[in-house]
Amino acid sequence: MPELPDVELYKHRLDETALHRTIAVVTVSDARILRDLPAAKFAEAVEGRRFEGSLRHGKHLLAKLDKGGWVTLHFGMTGDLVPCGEKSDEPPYTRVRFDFADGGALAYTNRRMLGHVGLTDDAETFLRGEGLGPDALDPAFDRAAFAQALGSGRRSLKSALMDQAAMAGVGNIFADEILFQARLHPETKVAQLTDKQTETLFRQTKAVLETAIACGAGSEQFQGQLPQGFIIPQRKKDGRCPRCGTAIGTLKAGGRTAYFCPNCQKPKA
DNA sequence: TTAAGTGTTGCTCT
DNA sequence: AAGAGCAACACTTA
Repeated sequence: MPELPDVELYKHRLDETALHRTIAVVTVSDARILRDLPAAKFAEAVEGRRFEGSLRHGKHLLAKLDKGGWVTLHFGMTGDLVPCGEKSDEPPYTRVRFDFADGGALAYTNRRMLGHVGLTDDAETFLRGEGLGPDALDPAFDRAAFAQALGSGRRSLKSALMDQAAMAGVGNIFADEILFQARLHPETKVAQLTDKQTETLFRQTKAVLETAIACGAGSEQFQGQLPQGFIIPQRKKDGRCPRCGTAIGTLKAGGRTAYFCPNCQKPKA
């Protein structure tokens, strides 16, 4: 699930269920998710500590430890963060579990293991090291910054939106939605945009991400909560454009499938 | 049985 | 040199 709106929901879960509670036990049930960090070292750094704050940047979530340092969470394609009770109701594919001294736990799950849990001393340094551009929902990421992030190049809008070094947070699904709402073909080149289209793309980038958060992205019922007129529920075989009823088209870009309406999102002139 | 998939990296080719 | 294409990672589902 996790693109920016999904990770924002995970942040809310962490804030509501885990903040300021002493972490008694850390269980790493699959150490591959820690990469080179020994599980014992990770547990030692976190056990006895509390999370005293959290920060989301793009698709990354960082939880601040009370005695300094941060736990870093990245979710890949199949990661999730789930509050749970005792071990009996631990969700499948739990890779790391934080058990609180006063009961209950927070589970980091990841079916495909595409993701990472780690430690860092400094959030800024970590994010810089990941090579991330500005968070797409940062208020400071304004129209001018957006235009700058897109660059002037010959690259397609879809790849520009998904480039985490340009702007952090947009992935394959929400890139499709943003382009649909802006009525732009995914293979349109950045250099082809008029000023007005750049403005529209900027506004839709913010609006789509904010709407997705408001609709509970990352939750089970998410698609059902979306307003009429979103293409996301139609990203499937036999999907229909919610605006004109045309059969949804697909194309491959960068090894990912783009879903779009061939009628509403005509290729450039 | 084969293929595709919400992410990222690293390598190759142009 | 920027950008596209592709395989790899691990695992499930259509």
